[in-house]
Amino acid sequence: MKKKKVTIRDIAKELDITASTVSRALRNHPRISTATKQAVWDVAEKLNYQPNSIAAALRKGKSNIIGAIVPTSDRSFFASVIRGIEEVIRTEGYNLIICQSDDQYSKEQANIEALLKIQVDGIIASVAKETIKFDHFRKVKELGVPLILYDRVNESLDVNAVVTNDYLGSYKAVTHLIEQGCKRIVHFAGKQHINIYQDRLKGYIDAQREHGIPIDQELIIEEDLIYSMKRVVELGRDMANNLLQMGKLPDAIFSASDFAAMGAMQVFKEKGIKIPEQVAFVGYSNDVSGSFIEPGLTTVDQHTKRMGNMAAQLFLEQVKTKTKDFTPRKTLLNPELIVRGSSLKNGCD
Amino acid sequence: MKKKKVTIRDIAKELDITASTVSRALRNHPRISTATKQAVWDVAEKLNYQPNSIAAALRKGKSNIIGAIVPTSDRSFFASVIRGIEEVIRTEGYNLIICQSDDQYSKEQANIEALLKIQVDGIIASVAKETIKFDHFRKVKELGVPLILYDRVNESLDVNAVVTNDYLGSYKAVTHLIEQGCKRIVHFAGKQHINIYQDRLKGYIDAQREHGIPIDQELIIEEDLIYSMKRVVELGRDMANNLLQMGKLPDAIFSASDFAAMGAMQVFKEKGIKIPEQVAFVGYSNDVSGSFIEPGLTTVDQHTKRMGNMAAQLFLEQVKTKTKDFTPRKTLLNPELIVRGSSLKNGCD
DNA sequence: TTTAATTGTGCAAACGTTTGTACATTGATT
DNA sequence: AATCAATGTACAAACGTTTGCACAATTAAA
Repeated sequence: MKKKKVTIRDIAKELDITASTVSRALRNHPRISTATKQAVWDVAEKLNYQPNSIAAALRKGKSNIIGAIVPTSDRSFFASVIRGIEEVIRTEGYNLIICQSDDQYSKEQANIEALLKIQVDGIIASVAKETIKFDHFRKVKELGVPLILYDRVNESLDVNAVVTNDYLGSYKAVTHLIEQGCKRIVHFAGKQHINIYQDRLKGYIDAQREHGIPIDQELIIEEDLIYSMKRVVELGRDMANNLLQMGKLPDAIFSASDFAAMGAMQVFKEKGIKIPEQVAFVGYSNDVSGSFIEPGLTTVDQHTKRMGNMAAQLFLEQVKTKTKDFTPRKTLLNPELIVRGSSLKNGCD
Repeated sequence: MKKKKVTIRDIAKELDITASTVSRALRNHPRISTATKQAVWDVAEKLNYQPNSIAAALRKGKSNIIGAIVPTSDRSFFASVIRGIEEVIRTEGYNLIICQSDDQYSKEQANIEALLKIQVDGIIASVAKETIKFDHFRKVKELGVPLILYDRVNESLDVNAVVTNDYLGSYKAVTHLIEQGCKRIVHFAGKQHINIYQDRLKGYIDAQREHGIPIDQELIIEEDLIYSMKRVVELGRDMANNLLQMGKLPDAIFSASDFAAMGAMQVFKEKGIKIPEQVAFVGYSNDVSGSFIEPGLTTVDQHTKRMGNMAAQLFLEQVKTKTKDFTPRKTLLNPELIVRGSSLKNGCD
């Protein structure tokens, strides 16, 4: 049952030529006559030849595999990025290995080790929330393995990166709330050592400044928003309960996480607080769940698939330009505000 | 910047021994003296030696990579299975390549080709909805590459498989509805050429039979439930609207898909129909979204992560027993009914 | 003390490609 | 007719491991 593998040599033997000629013929080398090429192709077909990419990888020193590191694969955000990456690299003959860091520094390190060990041709990663040291990433760079960061990046690493313009997304979201007449907007902020949450906070602040709304530090609630869905929903509930305790309700909540927003909405609804009439909501990330709840959650879409596309593109570019005059750049994707019921104070539309 | 790779030979040179000894020392071969081993390990450490797994793969004829095919990665179901697979194979030094078939026959074929080309040591797959020919899977078997199927399987292929007992899940769900006093239960069924939907239908029928409820073919609505979330939600809405048109409302809906259930719920809620009082709902798959809506969607959890675990385990077993006396088996996982508000007619609890 | 088993290493051939260099043939240019 | 470029192919050395076999040195058994 186990068939003997047919190699390039078998083809050579059949045609009474050398393996090298066969190799070149298969790869369409210009110095091989078309006659020979045709013959080789025919025999290859006949024998059902399958090139051994491992051998090729060994010889060429490249594996045609690229590694992707996601903090967690069960968020639609990352699933979508992955899909975007695959879309473009497959067309170039690359394969993708996906690793999850579970947002842990140690696993992230381990992932990188594993990927380097199997000689990936590049690594596309989003950094784990725990990570504050970046030596493992630097090692990748030093080994000459292309490294592309997406979404959660670190500026000190001088590498290609693609992120969404979270400042703008946040700015749009808050401006929208202001336009709906909100004046007391609470912000569920994420931990500020992570770039995206910093930017979201900045956008929140600037949007209000520009509309003459003074910033009240009391309204900014910083929490670790990176946990399992369930836990972040819980967190949202807790924050909502705290707000209720404090008495003075805000007229809007802009959450840096969809799940925290949904948790808070649950609590408010249970207490009979009208959404959006009394409190309007905007989340962040456009997780699908937001479209199922009632009212639908207004949120910021980050064009995640395109993000994956771009990351892959950056990788391909980097590979092509070799180490030559390659200078890292950061691609900024503009996010889009998705308006649903949760923020429409002025009636529908 | 680009450091020269340090090989087994460099270590050998340093210690004035041969590469073969180093190789054996590294792999802890019994015939190598502990002194030598220690020395080799030290030097390896010192030189920061990274084994070249490609070379090893070439020599040994195995890549330590296993391929997983999922119909689509952006369903929490599959994300979770993948996670389960990884959990176990990583500990054995394997890496995972994930491919998406997008539920298309042609892509599934292409995925398999790609995986075979890079010489994966095994393939773990769930078959695409389009697939009705299985030659590509047979080819895998014939090449001696271990093949494990999960969830969506095909009986004619004689391979290791792990599925959930969909019959039981469905049976539990419908029994639960009957216990809640439902007598006219509509079933949103999936296409019957797919094993899981067949089983769910059978469970639906048997549960009622055993409780003396006659089966009304009118209540069984067969639809293709495998599409993007959005589209299936739409489908659910359509089916709900049709039910409304027909006049006579059922007192429960058991949907083979969470999303279809949620779509239908939306419509009913919009029409002011009380859930679960007038119509109770049970979905299938325990997609996270179901916990966010109101009332929460009662559903069937399939222990997806464990499913991944099992699939991986089957793979490992199969590799170990070699082609010897290995005889394929099917593992059946018992699903669990998750009761939420959408089905509790008898008040809470 | 001879013989046999055990222990520790070395040799060299794989694994299946790719690729630099060399060689022969052909056709074109002087 | 001599020179040169272009064309088509072969040779052989990589790539970094692993592994069967051989062989020496040591230890145990007789």
